[in-house]
This record gives sequence, C-alpha cells and structure tokens, in this order.
Amino acid sequence: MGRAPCCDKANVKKGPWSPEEDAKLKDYIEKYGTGGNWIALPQKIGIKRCGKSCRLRWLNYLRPNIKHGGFSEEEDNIICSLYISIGSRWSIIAAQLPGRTDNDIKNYWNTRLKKKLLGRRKQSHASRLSGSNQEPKDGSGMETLSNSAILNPVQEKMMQNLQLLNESSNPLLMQHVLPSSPQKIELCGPSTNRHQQLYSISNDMLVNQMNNSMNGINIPSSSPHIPESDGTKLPSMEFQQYLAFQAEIDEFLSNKGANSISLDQTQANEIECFKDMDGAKDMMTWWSNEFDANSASSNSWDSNGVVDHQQREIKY
DNA sequence: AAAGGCGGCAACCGCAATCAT
DNA sequence: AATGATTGCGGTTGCCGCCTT
Repeated sequence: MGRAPCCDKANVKKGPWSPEEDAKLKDYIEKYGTGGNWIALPQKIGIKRCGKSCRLRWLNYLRPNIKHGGFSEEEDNIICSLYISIGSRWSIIAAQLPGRTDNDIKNYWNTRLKKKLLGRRKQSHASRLSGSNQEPKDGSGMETLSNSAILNPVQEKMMQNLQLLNESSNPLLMQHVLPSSPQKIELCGPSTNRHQQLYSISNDMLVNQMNNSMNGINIPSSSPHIPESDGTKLPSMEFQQYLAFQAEIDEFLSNKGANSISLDQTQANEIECFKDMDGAKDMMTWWSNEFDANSASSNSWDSNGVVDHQQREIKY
C-alpha cells in the first residue's frame, strides 16, 4: 500500500500553466505569501492545481529575479566544478548561482554541459589514439610534473568555489558538504574552527572524491608511484590514465567549450558510458564510506587520507 | 512541403527529510 | 516516541519546436 496522495488527482489540472493561473498564483503570493502551506494554497486562490505544482511553478518561474538561459562562462565553471565536487546536488549548486533554479541548472547540465564535456573527452581520446598528442619529454625521457599534477586547475577552482561558499557560511551548504560527525572530522586532522574543518576536508577528501569520479579510469588504490631502482618514482599506468582525463577536464574548463564538437551518432551512443558520471551517488557513497570506515583510507593516495605535499613531484 | 527525428525544457512523480501533533 | 502531513529534492517524462531528409 502506497502513501496517500497529497491531493485529489482526479480534480487537479496537469500540464502547462495558463497565463491566468500564473497571474492568480503570483498575485496571491505577492500579497499574502504562501501562508506556510502549499497544499492549501490552490484552494485559497481558486485554481485546480496540486500544491506541489504551485510551489514548483512559483520557485521555477514566477518568483522575482529568476534568470532563464544565457549561462555565463563563470556559471558554467561553477556548475562543472561543483558537480565534480558534490555531484548532482542541484539545489546546493543553484543556491550559489543567484537567479538560477535547480531545475534550470539540472536541465542545462543534462542537455548541454555534460555533452560538451563528453565531446572534449572523446576528441582528446581520439587524438591520443592517433598519436597526435605526444607527451613532451625531457632529455632523460621523463617529464617532471609540477605540483599542479596533484592539485590541478580544476581542483584549485573547486577549492576556490568551496572556500567562497564556506565564507558565505551558507547553512544549507554546510549541512550537505560538511560531515557532521566529529570522528569524521577528526580523520582530516584537528581543526580549530568549522571553516578550517571544511577546507581541510575539501582539500583532501574532495580531491580523492573527484579522482574517483573519473569515469572509466581506475583510481590508484594506494600510492600512484612506482619506485625505481635509482630512487625516482614513476606513476603507474592507471595513474597516467587518470592524469590524462584530468587534463581533458582542465582543458574543457579553461577553454569553456570554445572548441567543443558536436556529437555524431556513435558518440551519442557512447554517451551511455558517461552515465556513470551521473553516478554522483556512487561518488557520495564512496565518500561517506570513506568517512564511515573510521580508519585509514585505502582509496586515498596517502594512508591517512591526506595528500602528502612532499611527494608532489612526479617523474615520468 | 511533409514526415520523422531530435533536443530543450517545463512539469510531474516518488522518495526522503522535516515538521507538527 | 509514534504517526501523519508537508516540504524539498532529484530523476524522469512528455510536449513542443526546430532540423534534417
């Protein structure tokens, strides 16, 4: 037996809203507010709509200062980086973009941003297969990576955004992003205040979380480095794959789709493979499991879940 | 010009969280 | 503490208009 419906569905109108319905709802809320009860609202106004439908219509369309379409580069970057860091928490993402609704952002991501990202990924993959994207090498046949190989521009951007969000002290964001359990916080080391705790968790755990979100790429289980006899450390194959995909996302975000390509049918079919990217739940599951384990991370690059900044220099 | 395919988007649905009693 | 009502959220659906053939 399912739960009781929130309204009498037989007497409720569905489908697109008429201008008359919009006007009634808008006028009433502007004059009297919602009265704290959406369910009762349609009867008061005299429209045959479900309360939930009224709420959605108001939030997504009728309330003041709503923006539709015309997403800026800045907004694209924020959406991408937040999606990578917290997954499909559209309401949280929307809260950071004034005038944008969660529904709008969700649609925008599903119909455009995701495809752009995939398009760039496919393009880069194809160019690698054709050998046109050779890795630069130094005289020893090894390339030295800067620190940004570990905390790359995407991650930096993510951290900047999170810091901004953090500074806004948005309680909703805090609730969703910052784990509440003290023991979880303890995993990231002692911090003196909530802001530091958030940043600490962001810096270490979100990077790992993001790493795990790299679709189709096996994230190194412990250390990405393979010690050589001469003492240098080489990245493992899977870590190289991971770095390559990160680079593609970096490129996408820095160029913001300037070179984006349209998808052919094959690519469209392969969008299926990208559905895992939607698996933010998986990311979040991984993340929470990570905390819930209440022990040293096996997925993190470092045994204590904290990136060792001394190990950032890697050689090919 | 007509038909079918496709993409974008508004709206719906169902579940989970929260609130009220 | 338990239960029902309400709200909030994310996933999904279906309509509509544009594009291609």
